[in-house]
Amino acid sequence: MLNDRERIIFKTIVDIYMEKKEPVGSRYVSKISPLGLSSASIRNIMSDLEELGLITHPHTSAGRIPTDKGYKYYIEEFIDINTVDSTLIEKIKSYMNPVNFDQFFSNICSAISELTNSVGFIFEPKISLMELKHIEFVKLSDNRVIAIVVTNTGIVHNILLNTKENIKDNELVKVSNYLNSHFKNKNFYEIKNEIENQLLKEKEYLDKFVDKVKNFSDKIFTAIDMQNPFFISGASNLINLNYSSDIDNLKNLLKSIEEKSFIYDILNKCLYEKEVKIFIGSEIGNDILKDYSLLTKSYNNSKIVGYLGVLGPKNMQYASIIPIINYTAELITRLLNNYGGHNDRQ
Amino acid sequence: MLNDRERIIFKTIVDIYMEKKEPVGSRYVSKISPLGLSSASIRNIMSDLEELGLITHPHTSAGRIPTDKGYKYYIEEFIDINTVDSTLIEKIKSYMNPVNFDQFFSNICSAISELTNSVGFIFEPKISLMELKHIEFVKLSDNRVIAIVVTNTGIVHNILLNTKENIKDNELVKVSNYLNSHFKNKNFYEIKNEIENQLLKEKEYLDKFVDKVKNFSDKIFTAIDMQNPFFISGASNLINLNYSSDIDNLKNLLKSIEEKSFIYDILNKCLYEKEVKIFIGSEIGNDILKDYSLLTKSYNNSKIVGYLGVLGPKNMQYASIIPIINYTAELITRLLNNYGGHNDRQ
DNA sequence: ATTTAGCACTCAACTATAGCGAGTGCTAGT
DNA sequence: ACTAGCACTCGCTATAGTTGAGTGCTAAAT
Repeated sequence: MLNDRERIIFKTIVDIYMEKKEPVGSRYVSKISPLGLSSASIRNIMSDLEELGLITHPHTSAGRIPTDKGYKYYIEEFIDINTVDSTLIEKIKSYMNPVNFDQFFSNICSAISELTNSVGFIFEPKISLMELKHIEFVKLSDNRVIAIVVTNTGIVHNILLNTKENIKDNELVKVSNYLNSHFKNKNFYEIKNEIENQLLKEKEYLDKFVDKVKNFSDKIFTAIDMQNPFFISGASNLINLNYSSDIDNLKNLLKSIEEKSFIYDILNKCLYEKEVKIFIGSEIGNDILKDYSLLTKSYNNSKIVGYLGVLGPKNMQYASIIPIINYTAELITRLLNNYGGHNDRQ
Repeated sequence: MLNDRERIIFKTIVDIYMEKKEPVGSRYVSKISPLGLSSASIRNIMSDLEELGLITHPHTSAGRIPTDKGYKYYIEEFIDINTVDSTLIEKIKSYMNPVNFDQFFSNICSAISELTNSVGFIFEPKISLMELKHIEFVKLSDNRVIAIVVTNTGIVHNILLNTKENIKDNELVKVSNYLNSHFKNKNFYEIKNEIENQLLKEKEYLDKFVDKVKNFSDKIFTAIDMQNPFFISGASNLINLNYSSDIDNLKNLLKSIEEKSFIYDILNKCLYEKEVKIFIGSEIGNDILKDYSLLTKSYNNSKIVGYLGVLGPKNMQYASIIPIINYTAELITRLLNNYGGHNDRQ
């Protein structure tokens, strides 16, 4: 697509732009480039690159900036996804001190937002694929019971159940015994199906509790399916941009981030993707975010469990940020597998 | 302190300023006030109010705005804390649909931020005062155990424990039985003390597990004590201000809110306060927040459990916001007491 | 003794204009 | 094929002038 000289000039332009966040002029490229070409020659090459759609002008008398297509090309050609700075590895690991899983996730979220100077996010959308490890009921008062559900990844969910009648302790024990013995190590999707279809056959064992079990289970697994532990942090990093510093835009941006809906849209687009997926500018599909890029990767390799990623300015330092996302997701995958009990390797 | 006429003019100025968010001029007050005074007379009264430190000038040719002292006086004199709009009551209640306690809190947080157009926050700092309702262990793998702790308010905590040796299932049952039977309905502070002092006397019953119980319990209750479920929402509301719309300030503001530390400082100042506490401008003690007010109130009446509140522009509509905070906190108090099992009234 | 009309004065905010400078595109010459 | 040179573009900044909302003070009216 490009000859050697064009490749070098293109990379120089994008690198300078990502560093200085200002349109790059031909004279500056000429000075800084080892090729020793005059600014006029650089201008000719720039003109060619512009014709190819890789760079553009904000206005007639401004320098060049990469287009969305340009960023994509740059990432494909020049980024090595596996090169993570060793000091960064230490930093990432230092955030992963899992005492409690909620904190674990929120720590990782802070980590990626701080290390990348962007908005970090992390969550687990496909909870139905998780497996039941243990279920337990705790009676709070005569008609309030908390169901506590532990999954194979060590995440604990709790659901408050309101019951019409007073349920006795031994009834609760019976129900939890049934659920634990029949559904341990099955995923939520299977469990919901089996409760729907198989429960009636168990009438002898459960006698008059069939309805109760069904009712309870429905509530519990539906509630858990809707609980998407989701963290987001570092929104203030978005203000660092010198362009689009108009206040109304910013407000919409923050609102979008608070509402999180744009991320759900995106993640539906990259369900089951294994690699870092990159959405640049308009690809995010949200006009407010047209000057931003979104990078995301799934964690947990055997079954997809969740996603993490960053949202940052389109001219972010992809060379360092992409490897960070990649590495962090892989690290979480390893850790989660360990907690699940199927120890593979350290 | 003020005569009738001064009181009326003062209230008019503050009301107009809070509505229009712009300095209030004498001519406008003269037109709108039922007193039928000329702008010149209003100017004389304004001058007196300024001497008293209740209002001030941003610059020579600008209208008047309330000082921090002025806001305080206005709130003391003119706000009725118990008047909550009945449609608001319905709205607040509609957010309180407790299925899971994490969602419960985050819902309330969204509620107060949306209804007040400010930043809402809610959290429970003094978890040591909560009582143990139930404790349970779930073994994830040979050397990983999750401890699940339920408190009297229905909040569920989970702590991941790493053990050196493989602990058997029946040992875990024994430990949880011991903790449940001895410490049920005691608060965490008492429990920690008793574990420290009394455990050795129980040697016969627990035989060689004394150390294990102590070790486990220490980890669990320390970890829970450090877990402060904390929610914050509505940060984008802060951009609505027309003053201080400079971008650098805004960034610091968002960063402060993300870091949350300013709230910890404030809450230490109003520990054990029963009423709505109000910090105006400089009283917050943070230069970045000098144009904001922070309102907070504790919820749960028998023992202080947590705080909620809002952070918003100094010229917020106190007349509606203060009652909202007050009412919401009281509602949570009632709900929490119900969940705890000591049903008082609906 | 208040209240009001009137006037000079202040100052932020807006508008218009000119000049600067970084950058381009084109052309002619090397 | 490359470069020097030049006309041109256009965003940015600084300056100056204008406007208008508002004050403070004083002298006259109630």
